[in-house]
Amino acid sequence: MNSYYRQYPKFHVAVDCIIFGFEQGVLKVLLQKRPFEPHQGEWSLMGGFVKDNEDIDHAAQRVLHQLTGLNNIYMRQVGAFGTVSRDSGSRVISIAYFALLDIDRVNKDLHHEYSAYWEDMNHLPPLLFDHHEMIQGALKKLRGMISHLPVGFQLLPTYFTLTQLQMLYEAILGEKIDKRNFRKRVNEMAFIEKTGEVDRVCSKRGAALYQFNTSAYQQEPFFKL
Amino acid sequence: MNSYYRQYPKFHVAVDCIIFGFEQGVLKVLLQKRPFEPHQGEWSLMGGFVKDNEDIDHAAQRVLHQLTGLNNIYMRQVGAFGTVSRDSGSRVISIAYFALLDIDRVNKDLHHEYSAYWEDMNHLPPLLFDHHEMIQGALKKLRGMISHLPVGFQLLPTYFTLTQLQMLYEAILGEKIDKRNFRKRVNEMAFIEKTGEVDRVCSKRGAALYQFNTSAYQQEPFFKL
DNA sequence: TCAAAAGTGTTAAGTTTACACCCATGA
DNA sequence: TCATGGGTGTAAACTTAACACTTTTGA
Repeated sequence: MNSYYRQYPKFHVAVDCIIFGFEQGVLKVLLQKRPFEPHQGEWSLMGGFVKDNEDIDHAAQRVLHQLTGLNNIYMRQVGAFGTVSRDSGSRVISIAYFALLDIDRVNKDLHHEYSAYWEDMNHLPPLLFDHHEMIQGALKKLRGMISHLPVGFQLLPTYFTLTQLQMLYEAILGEKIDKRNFRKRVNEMAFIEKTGEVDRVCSKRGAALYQFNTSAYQQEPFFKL
Repeated sequence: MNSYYRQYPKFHVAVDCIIFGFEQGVLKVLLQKRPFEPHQGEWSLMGGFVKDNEDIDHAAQRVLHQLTGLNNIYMRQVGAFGTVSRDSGSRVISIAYFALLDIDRVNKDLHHEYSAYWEDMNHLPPLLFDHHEMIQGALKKLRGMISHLPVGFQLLPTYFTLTQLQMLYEAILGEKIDKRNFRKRVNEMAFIEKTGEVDRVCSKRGAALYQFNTSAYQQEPFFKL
């Protein structure tokens, strides 16, 4: 190591993951009962310490993989949380990441191993340390993105109905959207394709299934919802 | 320290400051010639290591204070940069912050001590490590904020003309704004007050001086430029 | 037959954009 | 007197918001 650096202190650095899912019209977060002391058994985000020779982004992907078995999940950094006493166990600087994934892709057994449960964003239990603040930061960032970038699709299955898509936007933005205006705007987006398939699970009449077309999105990489 | 934590590695954690200023219609960043090895003499952001018993936000304020002598400056976190080899001296995880300040408040001697110079954002020299990426991240965040939050005022003196304000917005957003439309919108903002004073330095005719009214802003805490 | 969700257009209101000339002053 | 930057209003284009009924089908 460079000698100038040596005089300075070192810190534990962790990542904490805000894992968003969407189910039955409700935005959810995967929380766990903390498996070690201090505060064992309290609700917390899934986290882990950064390793030597590991990029911090990779650490976040690793923690997410451990819990869900999934790779290549859409994750973005929320920011670093580093007040002195945020973690009562020791000084830990933690970098929060949020992940968006299709809740149905998560193996239920895997996350039961970790005592992890999907909790409704609108009814969160009290959380460890500054984890609530991390979740609010993640939600704020997600809200800022959702109307301009096609990130919502990460939370839905490959095929989805327009009603599902609208409920997702409503859940994230926390406000009702006019159905006709919403569909009008979605119709103008070339990267949302009607598939010809029909879903009869959620509705008697049957709803057209759509999919997100990544390559069509490359053509017009921004939109306004 | 908690025993569970002990098994995990620790890291140097630094803060790097993107210090924005505004002068002669141009957005500038305060850069320094790095004063220690490795890469001594290369252009870099002003940074420093986080100390024990110091919040990371405080570390950023401290570094800024060292360089400028100023306290209570508007700073926001850009994010954590933590690839393994980002710093060739050692593994360092760095948290970037941007600061907005009135360039005229900076004591020229203080920052000459640190070989620090205001550089035009549009003509940046090659920079150390990932510092260019940090600056782009800061600019992106600033652009996202400027049209909804009154942060621009941080970059101007207490009294400013509408032409100055417009040039500031143009410099940050990187696009021309129509003068009449701009003034129309500014006029609708109750928290930008005409002072009655006139500036005769920049124009022969004299331009009305305005000021930002913090308490009027509390009434309507968002706007659309 | 009825409850539940899907699907579909138009109009009014509001917002945004484009645009050109006169004014006051110091050099 | 002229060059420089300060200051001002309107109309057209566009975007957004509000709004209600018909369709299909499984229970």
